[in-house]
Amino acid sequence: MAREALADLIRHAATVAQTSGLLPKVALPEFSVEPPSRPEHGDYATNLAMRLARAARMAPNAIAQILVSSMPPNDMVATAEVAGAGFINITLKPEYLGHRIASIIEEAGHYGNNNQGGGRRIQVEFVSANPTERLHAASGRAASLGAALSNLLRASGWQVELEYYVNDAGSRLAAFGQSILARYLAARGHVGPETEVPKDGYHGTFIAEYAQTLAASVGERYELMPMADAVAELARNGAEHMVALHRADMEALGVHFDVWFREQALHDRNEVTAIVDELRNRGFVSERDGAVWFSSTALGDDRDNVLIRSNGTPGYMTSDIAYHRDKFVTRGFDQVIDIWGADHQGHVGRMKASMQAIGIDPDRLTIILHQLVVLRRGDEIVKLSKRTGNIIALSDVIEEVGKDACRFFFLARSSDSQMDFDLELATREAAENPVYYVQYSHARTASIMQLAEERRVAHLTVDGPPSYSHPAEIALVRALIRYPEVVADAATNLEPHRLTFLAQEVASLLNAFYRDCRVLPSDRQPVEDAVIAARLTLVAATRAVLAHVLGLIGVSAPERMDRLDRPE
RNA sequence: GCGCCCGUAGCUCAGGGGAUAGAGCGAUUGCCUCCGGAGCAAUAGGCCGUAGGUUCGAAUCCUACCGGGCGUACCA
Repeated sequence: MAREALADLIRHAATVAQTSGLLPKVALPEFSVEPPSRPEHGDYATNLAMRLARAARMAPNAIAQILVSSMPPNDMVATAEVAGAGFINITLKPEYLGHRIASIIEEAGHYGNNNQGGGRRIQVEFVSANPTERLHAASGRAASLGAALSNLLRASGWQVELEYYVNDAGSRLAAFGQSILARYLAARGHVGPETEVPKDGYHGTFIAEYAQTLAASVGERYELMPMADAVAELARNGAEHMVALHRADMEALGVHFDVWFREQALHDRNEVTAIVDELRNRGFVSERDGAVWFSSTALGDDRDNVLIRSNGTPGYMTSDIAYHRDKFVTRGFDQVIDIWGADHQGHVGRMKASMQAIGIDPDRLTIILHQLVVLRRGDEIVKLSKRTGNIIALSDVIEEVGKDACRFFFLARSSDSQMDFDLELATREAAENPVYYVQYSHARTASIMQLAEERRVAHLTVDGPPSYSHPAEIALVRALIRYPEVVADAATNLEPHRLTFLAQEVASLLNAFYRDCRVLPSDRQPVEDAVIAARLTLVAATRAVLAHVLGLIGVSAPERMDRLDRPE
């Protein structure tokens, strides 16, 4: 990456200056090499001189001057100028830029990748909604975030597995089974209390529909069964039905999980009781009020957490600890990322404490909290009532807005920001979402290259690297060269939303270039062969970058798009 | 009360120690005989919630306060 190469050069210059006595021999501080805020300041700028000023007891400008004159000869830097309060503004050599752009095409498909991960194994677990109701719109955020993050990490040299955790055990499932049974009995013509969905049950219309079809297909089966057995079987089958729907929703969003992990599997293998024993052996278990507790306060958590309730059933956290032990110990992931909604924030400290308690470095577990999605229709807030139905289903949103716009929209904000999702605007978003702007730009590059083939100018060759001098060319070239740095930073910070902004920027620069710089000759505008070749190279490189970034986001990169005829 | 996130243009949001704070949408105005107008260019629109502090430098870090969201269960 250009940035890292420049940082090396600057460090080298500092060492040279220190050896020759121009600068005092103090330790080099951290410093930045970044695109300057204003393009006329060059390709990159560094603040090293300012950072060094205090320790060196010299004026930043003087240090900067020394660094510039100490810079070793190299193939990259055309000019390095001291500016402002002590910045060094660096402009790269045109030949270097040309070579880099040409190499993007050779690396197409993997240009933008890096090897931060070094082949280490990482698991990304996300969505993991209870199999007791349809996925609601907000799950689209976790899905888009998790899928893009996974792509980003894979592009950064990690070996990535995507996982969906299915809570198919526990007390919620019992309430689910009871809810189905009540609807089923009603569908079978019963009246009376047995047809009433329990207060903490599920009231969604899909359960009534499911029970309706069940009543027709299995007849009296569950009327004849002991109630406890009926509830258990209905819960199990209902959950499977729901998981299949979740899977279909994810597929509709283009999100594919490697593993659908069942909580029940942990119970079947006695790992849930085993984890209580392990915690007890390590001295993190106490008993009071007839229940068994995880002494997480001993590890800095704000309260203890129940492992076995006084009625003898395990608490929700118990299987979660066993589950995470399975990730690290049984399956041996180096790192694990969980993506949770902000309403689970209280669970973070507990989960980390539990890993520490069983001897797993809690830093191997990263929990990303995304803020919640506020659904609205215009000014009216659509209440997200968790267990009383009439939730906006994710499948409805995908159908209305489209998969690509959904993925892009949910990723267009930082996970730290609460997100407004206006259903009234959803259709309008479908037409005005910036995703189409980016896709259109990709289609435009494809179209230009197609036309170049037809006009037999696609393979013009010229000696030496392509040369770019027009401001619109330079701006685009810079963005493409910085692309791998954006990918690397997004991966380091686990912030895939940066990609959506980068994609829009590249698309915008391409369109400005397209307007100002003729690529192919026309009757009225001849273009020299060398310029055609250079510009086609730039178009192809842009296409490679747009295709790559859209791939990371999880949005298709179409060769062509149907023209929208705008009414006057 | 305590904990986490947020407060930046009319709206939705980027930027999270560095030079003159940005984008999309919305508003106004130009630009299609020529590579795709789902485009381009320009204009208007900001005490970066408030008040202190740290720093050569603060939208960015710290403290307090104000406002919004979410947690704070033997629910998950």
